[in-house]
Order: sequence, then structure tokens, then C-alpha cells
Amino acid sequence: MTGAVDDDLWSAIGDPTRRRLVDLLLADDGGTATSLSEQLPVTRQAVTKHLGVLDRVGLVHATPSGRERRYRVDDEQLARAVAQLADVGAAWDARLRRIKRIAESIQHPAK
Amino acid sequence: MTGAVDDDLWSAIGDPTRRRLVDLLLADDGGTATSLSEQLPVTRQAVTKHLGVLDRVGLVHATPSGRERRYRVDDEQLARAVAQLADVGAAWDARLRRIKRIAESIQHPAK
DNA sequence: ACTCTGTGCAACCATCGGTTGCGCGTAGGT
DNA sequence: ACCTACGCGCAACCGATGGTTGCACAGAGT
Repeated sequence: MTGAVDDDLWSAIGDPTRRRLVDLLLADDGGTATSLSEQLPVTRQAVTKHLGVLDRVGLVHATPSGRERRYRVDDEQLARAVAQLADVGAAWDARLRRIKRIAESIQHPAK
Repeated sequence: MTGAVDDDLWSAIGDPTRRRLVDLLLADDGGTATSLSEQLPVTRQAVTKHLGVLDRVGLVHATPSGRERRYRVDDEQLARAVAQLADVGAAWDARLRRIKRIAESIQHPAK
């Protein structure tokens, strides 16, 4: 019923590499740009850019630790993102069911 | 458990304009590039390109009708897309719950 | 026949995902 | 204290993509 979709947030997780980045950070909290890039088919600089995007939409948060920058996922914002996925999915699903119901009611008239 | 995410499909619905396009087509089946562009803040040509992308991943299907090209949503493919949204959402949600549970178990040791 | 309307095609532009290359600071080994 | 080496940031560059404008063409309506 909300439908209040945040395009920036959605676009952030729309990119495959960023989605994997989130996956990696969920599994291995406190990863650095370098460590993450080693587990991905892209360079450290590419990862850095993606982390920048994720940071801008609040999905991750960086904390300097010595000469490293450790990143961790922002649970709340990720939960919000998950909610949006569910929202859109539910809306489309409802449409599909409605369409299917209509199609059936045509095949099997209501009386 | 599947995790078999189709990047092309996901990227297709990752774009805000394309997502709205799908929304519009679900509400107003058989829309044309021109009619759809009137309900969006972009030009017809931009819409045409997006419909091309959606067509390539099988989310919509065009049928020439006279001099017009009417587009309709492919129910099955959209259902697949919805499933993927649910998949990723569920995976992340599970992680969040697990993390939260761990955090709680630290505050309230298991005994 | 002439016009309107819907398409398609092409050129062009900004942004984005990705790369390479460089320079800098800081942690560690000796 | 030194020097190495690792992690990082910045900048230039490149191809793909989301967007625009402009034009040329085809099918209906009068």
C-alpha cells in the first residue's frame, strides 16, 4: 500500500556488483575495499566507487581502522531496502493474480 | 536457497523508468511507446529504448497492431522477476535476523 | 491527394561501471 | 631509525547506457 519507493536506494542494489558487495559484507563484516575486490572480478578502485554509492544511500558505513577503511552494512537501511523489494514484488504479484483470476473467470464464467 | 539470480533480468527492473513502465503496462495493458511516454517524464524515444531492453529480457512483448506497436507484460517472466526479488530479499532478511539474534545472545548470554 | 499521428533511425551528450597509472601515508620488519 | 610494502585516494581514460533532438517514413482519416 505504501509504494513509496526510493529510486536511489533501489538503483544502488540494482547493480549486480553492488548486490554481491552487500552479500559479501553480510557474510564477512568489516571488509575493506582491497579484501572485497579480491573476492570479486573487479579492481579495488571499482569496488571503492561502489562502496561510495552504497555509502551515499546509507546501506554501508565506513570506519577508519589504522590505515584501513572497514565497511559494515547498515542493518536498518538494508531492512528498508528489503521492504521495498517486498513492496514492489507484492504489488506486481497482486496484479498477476488479479489478471489470472480474470482469465479464469472468462474460461469458467461466474455462473 | 536458489540464489540463481539473473543479472540481466534484475538490471532490467533495476532502472526506475523501466519499473514504472512495467507498472504502467500492468495497469494499462497494450500501451504504445507514445501513450506510455505521455505518462512519463521522458521522451517517446527513451521509452522505446527501455521497451527494447524489457523485450530483450522477455518481460514485455510487442504486437504490431495497424501502424502501432502495442506492448503487454509477459506474466510468466514477471513472475520470475518477482521470485528473484523475493529470493534476494529473503536471503538478506535471514542474514539480518541471524545477526540480530547473535547480538541478542551476546547481551543475554544463553545461560 | 494531403495531412496527422505513430514509428524508426541516427547523431549527439552526460553519466556510470570499469580500467590503468600515479602518488601518498602508515604499519611493520630489520 | 630506516625502508619496504601495503592500503588507499585521485585523475585520466574508455565503452555502454539513459537521455535528448532532428529527420524521414508509413498507415489512417478527411
